[in-house]
Amino acid sequence: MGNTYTISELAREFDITTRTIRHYEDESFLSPKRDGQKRLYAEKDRILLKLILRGKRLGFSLSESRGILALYEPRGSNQKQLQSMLELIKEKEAGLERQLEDIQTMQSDLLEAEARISETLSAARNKRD
Amino acid sequence: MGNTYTISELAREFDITTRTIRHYEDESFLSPKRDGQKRLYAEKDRILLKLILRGKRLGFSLSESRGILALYEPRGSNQKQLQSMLELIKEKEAGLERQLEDIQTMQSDLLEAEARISETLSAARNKRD
DNA sequence: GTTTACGTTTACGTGAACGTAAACTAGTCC
DNA sequence: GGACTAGTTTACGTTCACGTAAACGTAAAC
Repeated sequence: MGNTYTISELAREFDITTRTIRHYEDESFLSPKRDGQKRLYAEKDRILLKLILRGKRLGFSLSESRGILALYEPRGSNQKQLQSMLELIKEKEAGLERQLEDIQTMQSDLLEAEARISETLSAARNKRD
Repeated sequence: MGNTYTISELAREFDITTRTIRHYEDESFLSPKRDGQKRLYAEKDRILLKLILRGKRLGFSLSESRGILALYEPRGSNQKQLQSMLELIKEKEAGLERQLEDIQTMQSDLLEAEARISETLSAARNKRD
């Protein structure tokens, strides 16, 4: 299970460029081992990448994702830090709830639009016949 | 119901800057009437603004939102255009489905994180006592 | 033995979405 | 009538998230 990946393997898997992956390393999201001078990514790098891209799909900036990722490791933080982590979680949860609502309304909007367009199309067909 | 709004009223309502609203006009999302040289926004401008901001919260770029907004008006398009609108709708629906999944996994991730942190906190409290 | 494939570093460039400053106008309050 | 307050245009600046080009290293393939 000590899977490793080259940079282009990951790029292919997630449909991104190698530049993007290196950029995430510049931003210190990833820290791959090296084989000579070539980067060697471990499974945990792959998972991190996945999480970053999931954040991207939800419209999160890299620094937002950084904040969220920090929540996933129970760092030897003190009381105050832990408390503010909990608050951050609350905020993020609220944001996600809002996104859920946004998505639902947009979904029904799209269904409406679909109906109207389909109608216009079939009306045009009837006219043609 | 011929409600009108000044630029700063809208800015306040949606918690954005007037610059942002003017930017959307530059990008021809909005086209407010004028009272002298002052912009006067109608209800439809307000709704458009709302839709743009909803798109933003979901991580859509302005040009993506432009494409979606185009679907809301059954423009006197021809067969081909209507067909490609339907395809675009399918794409967007698929994207939203994916976002839904992303949100759900992230929500449960956050719940896990919350649990771990809370545990760490109460462990610290027990130690203190 | 050189071409091809894949990798590297360094560094300037770019598009999107506004921020920000300057210089101005027009009505309102006291 | 001077000072606010809210609005305007013009235009350069900024941040983010990479794109892109140059110049080079390494190993397999032909």
